Amino acid sequence: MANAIETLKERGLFDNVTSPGIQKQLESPTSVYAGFDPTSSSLQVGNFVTIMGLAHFQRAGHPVIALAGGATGMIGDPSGKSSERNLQSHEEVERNLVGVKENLSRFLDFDSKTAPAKIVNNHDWMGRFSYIEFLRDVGKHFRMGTMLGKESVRARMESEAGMSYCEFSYQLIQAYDFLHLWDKEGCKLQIGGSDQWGNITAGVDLIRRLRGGEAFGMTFPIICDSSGQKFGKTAGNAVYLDHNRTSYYDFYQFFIRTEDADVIRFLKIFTFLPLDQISEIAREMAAAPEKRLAQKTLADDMTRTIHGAAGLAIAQRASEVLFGGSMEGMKADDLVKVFANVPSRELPVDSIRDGGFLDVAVAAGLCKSKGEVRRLVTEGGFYINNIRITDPAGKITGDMLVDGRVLVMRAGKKNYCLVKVV
RNA sequence: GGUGGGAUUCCGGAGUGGUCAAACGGGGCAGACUGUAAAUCUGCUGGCUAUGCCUUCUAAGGUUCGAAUCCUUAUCCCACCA
Repeated sequence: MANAIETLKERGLFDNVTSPGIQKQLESPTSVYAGFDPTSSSLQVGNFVTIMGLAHFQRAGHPVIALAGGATGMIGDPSGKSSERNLQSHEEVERNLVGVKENLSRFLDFDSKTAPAKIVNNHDWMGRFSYIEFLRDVGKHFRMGTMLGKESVRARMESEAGMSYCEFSYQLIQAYDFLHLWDKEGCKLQIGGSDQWGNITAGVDLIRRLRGGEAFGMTFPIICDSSGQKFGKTAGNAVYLDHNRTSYYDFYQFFIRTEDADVIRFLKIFTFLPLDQISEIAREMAAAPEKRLAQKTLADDMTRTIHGAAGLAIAQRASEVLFGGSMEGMKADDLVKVFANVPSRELPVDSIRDGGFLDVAVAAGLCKSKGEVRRLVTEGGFYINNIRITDPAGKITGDMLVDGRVLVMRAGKKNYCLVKVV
């Protein structure tokens, strides 16, 4: 059977294991699990590493379990976070869970005969506990010294924000999850980002203590770009897998804009492309970097995986139009189609025709204030129909409206807004 | 519960009665150069009907001609003690 750990190592998806014994264990099918918090109604590209991890294990012939954190999501994992999280209501978590499950179901094969995937929700077993029972059954087996020594706890204790008892307890719940899956599913390995190390080892320890068995943990590196930013955010906004939250276009663009220094590494991490093919791409990139073959391959592959061929086509089409230069000759209908996934706003005719640029740009939601638009115009970063506007006091004229009903405004290089006249 | 410290614009962090829309740094945005890359350089970074006006320095009151700065109370955070 394929060696999953070797594959992960080759692809830059390996950080650490709790014990080298894992290699022997993986010679036979081993149930593997990873947890996902329903912090929002959709997973983000930041969750991608873990998803890929599970997928690689499944491809190597191991049954995998995706744990949706219906219970843990209500507490908030302090790992890697500098401040206390806002608590989510039960309803919120339930709602988010639906989306998260939907996302996960796209990556994992639930019908595999040899290594089927499965989704479980830890609320199903955590919800039954009373506080007293949990303390007796689980809390009893944890030592304060160990708990306080965890990196996630220490970091927070040293920070200004401090930490609540609620978040501090998080590791107990995650440890119990592992124990539960060990008992019920024969799960022997938990995987997660390296920030999960403390939580994972808590589970491994608990299993050893209560069941006398050896469970394993494996972590992935936290993926950062070459400037040290955690992967998965643009301008502080997470990139979601759900196209209602991050459009096909934005999703595609996120990957197209990957820096040269990161793109080959990302191809290994986020796609299943064979390594020799990636090397080939790297060679071509070195020869002609301006063609941006690697970025395109990455963006195409990712978008196709998440949004299918149709989603990819929409994203590519929009990118061509927007970065292709002139919009000369475009029909309103074409624009509307191309921009189906780009922010758009419908505005009444009388507010547009002869409306000042400043007012319309704000009304369209492109900029927050008129001052911002004014600044943009004077800096030369404001465009209508891809033509630079230089007069902040200018007004929209009739001939700017394509077919009398559509207008494309652009702030800077990459923020577009389609204005539809109604 | 006690004592002490703290809360400033996106973040960090100056500012301790007028010269404060608030230094500096980071981040972000824009422009130039490019390849929707990086690096570099330049500019911007509360709002407006804009050489002026308005709303800001946790919140509500108060002192004062004048408050981010002083007083009171509240809220939240941190540290130590119990």
